Amino acid sequence: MSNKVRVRFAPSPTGGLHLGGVRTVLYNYLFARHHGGDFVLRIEDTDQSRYVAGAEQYIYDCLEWCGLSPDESPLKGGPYGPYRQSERKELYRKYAEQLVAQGNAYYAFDTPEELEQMRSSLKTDTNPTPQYDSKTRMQMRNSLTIDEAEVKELLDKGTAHVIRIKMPAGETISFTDMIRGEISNSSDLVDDKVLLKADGMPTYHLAVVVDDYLMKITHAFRGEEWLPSAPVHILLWRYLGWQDAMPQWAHLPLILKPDGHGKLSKRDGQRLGFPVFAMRWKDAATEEVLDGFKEQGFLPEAFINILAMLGWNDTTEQEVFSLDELVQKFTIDRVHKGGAKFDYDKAKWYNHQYIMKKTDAELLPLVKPFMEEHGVQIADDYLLRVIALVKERCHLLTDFWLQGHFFFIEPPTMDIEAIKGKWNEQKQAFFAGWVQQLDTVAEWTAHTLEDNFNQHATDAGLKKGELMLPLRIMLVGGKYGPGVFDIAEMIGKEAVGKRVNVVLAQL
RNA sequence: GCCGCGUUGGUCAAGGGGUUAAGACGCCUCCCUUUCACGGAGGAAUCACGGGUUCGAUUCCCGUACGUGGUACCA
Repeated sequence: MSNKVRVRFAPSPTGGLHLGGVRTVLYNYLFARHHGGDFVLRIEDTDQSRYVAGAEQYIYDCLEWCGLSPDESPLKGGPYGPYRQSERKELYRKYAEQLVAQGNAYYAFDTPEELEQMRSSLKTDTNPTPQYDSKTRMQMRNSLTIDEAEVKELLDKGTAHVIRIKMPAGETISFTDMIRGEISNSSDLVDDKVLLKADGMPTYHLAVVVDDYLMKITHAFRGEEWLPSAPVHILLWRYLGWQDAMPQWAHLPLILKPDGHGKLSKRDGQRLGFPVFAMRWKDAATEEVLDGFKEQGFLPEAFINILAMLGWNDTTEQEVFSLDELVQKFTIDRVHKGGAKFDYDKAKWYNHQYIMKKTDAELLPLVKPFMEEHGVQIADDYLLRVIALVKERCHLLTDFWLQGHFFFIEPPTMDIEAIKGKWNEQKQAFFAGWVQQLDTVAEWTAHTLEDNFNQHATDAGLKKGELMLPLRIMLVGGKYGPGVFDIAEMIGKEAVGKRVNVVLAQL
């Protein structure tokens, strides 16, 4: 019996992979690697009504982009498969029946309507959500209230039923969370959760326990939203006789909306203008497409770094960590208890750090697709020079186009007003004349061009300072970008002449 | 409603019985730059509240408030 660390990420394939989900993956991954353990991907597809085509493949794609690929998964296989819960369906019934036989669970025959009726009839102001629990179960139709022969008959007839856990009365159930320490709950406050559904599929509660056991999971990370049902899981480990093999729990804090209240949702991203998913997700039903951090121009290293720091730090002032460094330094005791609001500005700052860390050559293949989206074909050596010139002003990969499109196309918008203010005949004449003599410039470099420009300004009795901004606007379209003469050198004599004349005609 | 969990500047956060309470993002000012950005120098801004314990609490304890999660045949 080895005690090798084994962790798992267990998403339901129901849609886009959310920031919080990726962070859960990341902490799992870091913990596993830090301890030389295994990282397992298990697909929790027990809710057939929520099945979404393509969602599973999408998860693999996201993990790969993030560089957090699992050691075992439905795709990769492994010694504890299958890794898709729908394919493990037959396994679970046995354990549910075992619990019934032991008296820790029971059959329930109540229809959805009957449940609804119970809830609405028992509902009061002080108890708005009546539960199926020790107080109400004896009024319901289950193997606790129906005599044995009749239960057998119902079962034999194939009557629809579920199996529910029989929560004990008056017990305090406690466990130690790696992040939060000792946590206690009263068994009276938890309802008799359904373990096995009418369709024969397990619920999360049963499946997570059975699979974590069978897959020899040693440490279980999950979101804080699971804390209230943890007592059910603890009890299940105990009732099934596996208590000694129970993993250590760690309930991760939530990632919250930057403004307002509540946990971050995909709607917030749309509302506030930032992605929430790792990669683009297209909802097949609604045709709705939501871009992810990838499409928004984030580097996966930066994305990972951002997530790592949202709820964890190593006590030093260091904020930029490579994956390897994170693996080396990550410990759960440094994970926060409180939720963190997501800050998109800081996220962009991180990405900028990574853009600056990369060489121009490394950036080239990353930037290129984002440029080609705009329909331009660019030679690599030319793009390389553009990258060198604009990278310091790019926070996102998408910014390279915003900051450098004028290297490839004529400015689509022109801040003509910025020139008009102090414009006069003399300047008009100056630019017209300057453009005409461009052929005489000895060599087409930023340096000689600038000398040439200065000379002409002096000859015309104008100050260079009054002319620089107009020239920039003519070439770029706005008040931004690298040095004007660097730009002029790059785009060439013809383009400079053309752009200047186009603007001159408008003044 | 009930139950769980949480709470250091606007945000991420270090710290943890005695500190000028780090650092980063963002914001503001200045320098560099005849643009923007990068870089540099500054600045404003924080221990939710009330009781204890203590010579001394941001730090420990208890309340309150607030936030957040759960309260499904969803995960």
